[in-house]
Amino acid sequence: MYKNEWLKGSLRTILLKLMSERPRMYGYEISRMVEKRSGSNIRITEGALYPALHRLESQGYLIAERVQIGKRARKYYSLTAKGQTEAQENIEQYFSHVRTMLLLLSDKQSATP
Amino acid sequence: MYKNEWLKGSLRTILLKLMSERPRMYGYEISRMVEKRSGSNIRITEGALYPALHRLESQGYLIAERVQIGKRARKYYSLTAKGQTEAQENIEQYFSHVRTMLLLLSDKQSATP
DNA sequence: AATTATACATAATATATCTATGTATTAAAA
DNA sequence: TTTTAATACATAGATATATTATGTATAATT
Repeated sequence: MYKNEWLKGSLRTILLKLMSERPRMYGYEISRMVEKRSGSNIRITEGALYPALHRLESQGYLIAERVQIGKRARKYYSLTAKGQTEAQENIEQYFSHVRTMLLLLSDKQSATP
Repeated sequence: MYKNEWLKGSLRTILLKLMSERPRMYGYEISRMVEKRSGSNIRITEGALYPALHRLESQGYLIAERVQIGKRARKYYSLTAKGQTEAQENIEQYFSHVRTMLLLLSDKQSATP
């Protein structure tokens, strides 16, 4: 069982959201940001983060830019236009899904006339 | 890409919730119920539903009872005591996760002093 | 008579996570 | 000053859970 069984699917949404807020971010920065802003409730493992970024890049939602910081390599990502559209849509759809889930999980008992 | 990329992990929560509301339910009934109560926004495929029920049963959260309806077999499930505890906890944790997600997805910009 | 709904089940496939491991530089602590 | 922690990327292998497709069968509706 996963520690966070609901992260699956949500990670992509989180990434799209963060990237839509800032012009450029690199992987490690994103992982710090998610941990901070989630109150340490969500921790993205590297084995999930980097493949996810690569996927988004290969699908044309992100573009990457390698930057050399001293002797260390950093990879900055930015949303493409396609990525911006996808971010908006995906976040909206996530909200919609959550509304549906809350409907299901809040319903004490469905009307049985 | 899955049609509903956020269902993964949530199906278990949905099942635990429905089963905690009613004393006995069978698979097909559950799938109808979810479709109805979600406004057709969530459709559980049979390939996901039955294995999920079998998992919950094998893990001791559900007990099954075969019932013959005329010539047709029906399999009623009920929550065990362990399942009731798990349902409560799991639903609570799901809410907690959603709160965290909304925090992340609503934040316009984290405070940068 | 043919189609749809009910009712279960599983195999093959897809894919997104996790854990573990690897490489390497830089900063902080012991 | 040696060791540890933090920064920064990446990937292989294991695991979990969903999808699609297929199968069997009865009952109800068109």
